[in-house]
Amino acid sequence: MKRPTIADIARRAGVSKGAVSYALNGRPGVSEETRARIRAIAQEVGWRPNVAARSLSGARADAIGLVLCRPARFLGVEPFFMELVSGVEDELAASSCALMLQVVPDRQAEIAVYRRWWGEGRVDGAILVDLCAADPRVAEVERLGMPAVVAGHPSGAGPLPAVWSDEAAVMGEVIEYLAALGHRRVARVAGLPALLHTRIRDEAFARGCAAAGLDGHPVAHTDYTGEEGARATRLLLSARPRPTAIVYDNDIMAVAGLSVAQEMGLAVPAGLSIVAWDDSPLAQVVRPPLTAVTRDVPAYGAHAARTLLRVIAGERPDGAPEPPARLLPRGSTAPFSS
Amino acid sequence: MKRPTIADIARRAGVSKGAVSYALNGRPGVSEETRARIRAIAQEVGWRPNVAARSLSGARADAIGLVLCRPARFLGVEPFFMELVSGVEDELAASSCALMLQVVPDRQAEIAVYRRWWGEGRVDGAILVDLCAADPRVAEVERLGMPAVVAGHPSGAGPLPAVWSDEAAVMGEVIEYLAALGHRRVARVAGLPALLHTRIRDEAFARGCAAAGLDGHPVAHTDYTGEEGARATRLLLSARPRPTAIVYDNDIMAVAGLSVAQEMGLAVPAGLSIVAWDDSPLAQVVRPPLTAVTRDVPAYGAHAARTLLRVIAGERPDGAPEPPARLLPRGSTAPFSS
DNA sequence: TCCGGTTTATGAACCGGAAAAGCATTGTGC
DNA sequence: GCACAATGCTTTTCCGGTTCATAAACCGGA
Repeated sequence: MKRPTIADIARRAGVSKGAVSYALNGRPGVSEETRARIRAIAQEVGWRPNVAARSLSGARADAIGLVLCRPARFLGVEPFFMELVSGVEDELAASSCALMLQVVPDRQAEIAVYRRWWGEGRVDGAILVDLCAADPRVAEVERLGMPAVVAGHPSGAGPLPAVWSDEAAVMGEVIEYLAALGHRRVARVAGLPALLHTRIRDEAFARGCAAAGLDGHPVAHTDYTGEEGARATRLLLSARPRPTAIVYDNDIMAVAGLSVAQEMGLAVPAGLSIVAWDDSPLAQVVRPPLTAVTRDVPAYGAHAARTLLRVIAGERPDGAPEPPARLLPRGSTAPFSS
Repeated sequence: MKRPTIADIARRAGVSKGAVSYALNGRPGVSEETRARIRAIAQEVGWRPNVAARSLSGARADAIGLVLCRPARFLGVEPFFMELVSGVEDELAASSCALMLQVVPDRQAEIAVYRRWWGEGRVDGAILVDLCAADPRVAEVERLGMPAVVAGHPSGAGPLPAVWSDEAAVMGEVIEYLAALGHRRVARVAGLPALLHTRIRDEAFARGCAAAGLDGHPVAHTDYTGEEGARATRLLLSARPRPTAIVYDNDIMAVAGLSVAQEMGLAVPAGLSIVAWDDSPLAQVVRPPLTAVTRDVPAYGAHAARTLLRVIAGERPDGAPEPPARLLPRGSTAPFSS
């Protein structure tokens, strides 16, 4: 069962290959009559343009790349990436552009993937996630000349367009909320310190605490796993005076922290308030349901994809901020009375 | 910065395009001397074969496809898919074969993706997941002549090779374990009833309960979300006599069930035992940590990918079962004394 | 020196589609 | 009635590899 080609269609229609190409691409050069006839035949035989042939002449691969650089066991627990991917694809589907996904263990391997993809002409561009300070990937995609957008704060994106949401503002909102509830000692269990967005949240956290005149604001950095979240929580809650509220950088750590608190005899939210960053179904099924910072991750992915498609098309889109994340109070936060 | 081609290399080496092709592909037709010289030049200019050109003559796309057919909001919570994907890629990396990923809302869209991918020559084959009874996808890939393997039980795979793990056996093990702990009324919160593996687990569950001589064994079907898991649990625990143990089809529902039980004043495991199917970090961070059925999902994905590569290479591999999943007792199961 | 066989290299065709250039045929303006 | 343009289609070339047919160079043996 061979796949039909434009030559087959040309033969059946009694015209030349060129005419078929014009007809099927909606370009001038054939009469509407002929075009319709050719279209009908193409439809009938189930013709699809061969991407290899098309990209060989057109130089477009009709695919974009996304490399996730975290160990598999961390990836699985983060709904974030799957939601991001599904948003990206919603956007790509319209242009019948495909998504190449690759999971790599480290940054070096990620760069190697870009080199390979670009060298092989497999992708037209890429979305960069999880930027860290002075990220070598930005320089590398620039060197390659590969179109790319950063899904993250523009401060690390260099010349690349960025789509991001203003996390600093939301962090301020979270702290003001906790302060308004009467909390004086707020702690934070953060993610990987190398990641730029961790730093941005760190800074915003420090600034927010200072602005609200809070007493202490210890920050513990982790690798996003539940174990480290639990360990960090244990440490924070063992200190004296101990914090009365903790902000977690992801949901799994927040759940782990919730368990640790209950284990240590601290009721949530009566004795400890908990805020999770990035909402997920998980945050809603535990008791109490977790107050969370929520944002539309698929929309974020779609926005990044849209921007990348424009870069590939030769435009120079400005990066644009996403609608900001919102604080969604649930049952894990409550007023604190000493 | 144009990408170098074999013509560039040929010019620099003072040989023909053909010679370069032979040299770089390790095929006879050039002397070892010339081969080394050509290789050195290719290395120097950073040459990579253009996949489009290569697949245009070779007819291999050097990519395989994976379509996930669940709404995005369900996908995010299931670590399973991310782990599967990372396993698939481990295997593909060795053959420098790429993975095309697509998330679609329904089965019809999924079939359309296969048609498009195959018609466009984008992929050499696909891995099918989440089979249901009389799955139309099997017939469709057969019709297309597209190589494919099923990640799931062979009973639905028709002529396609399948890789699967024997879930029935583990289900038996789970029930025996609960029966040995003294449980007489075991319930089950299952996933989507249309999925073949849900049916297989349903049957194995019924058979196991009968074999162990258990009293009642109600099964509630859900859509895998925490909400439905919670609702099903509430219903099951409201019945009289109520079950003393519940087996959940995924971790998020198990966690939701745990919360519901505690909410209803039932201590876990003292008043209710809980078993989660498919282990994840999540199962370990809640209190008590959940007894779970665990399996090596990345290895499963790698196995499926390996099998698909062999099908693409023209072999007719038999499907082969995975090492079986194992029951991992943790804190959510305990003896029941009436 | 000639001959069959191997090694090494060349040139050209080919994959499937895009696009530029070429070429009749018809229509338009003056 | 003629120059000129638009239309509708064909021919040709190109993209970057692979591969086949061919041939030159070389080899040992007769």
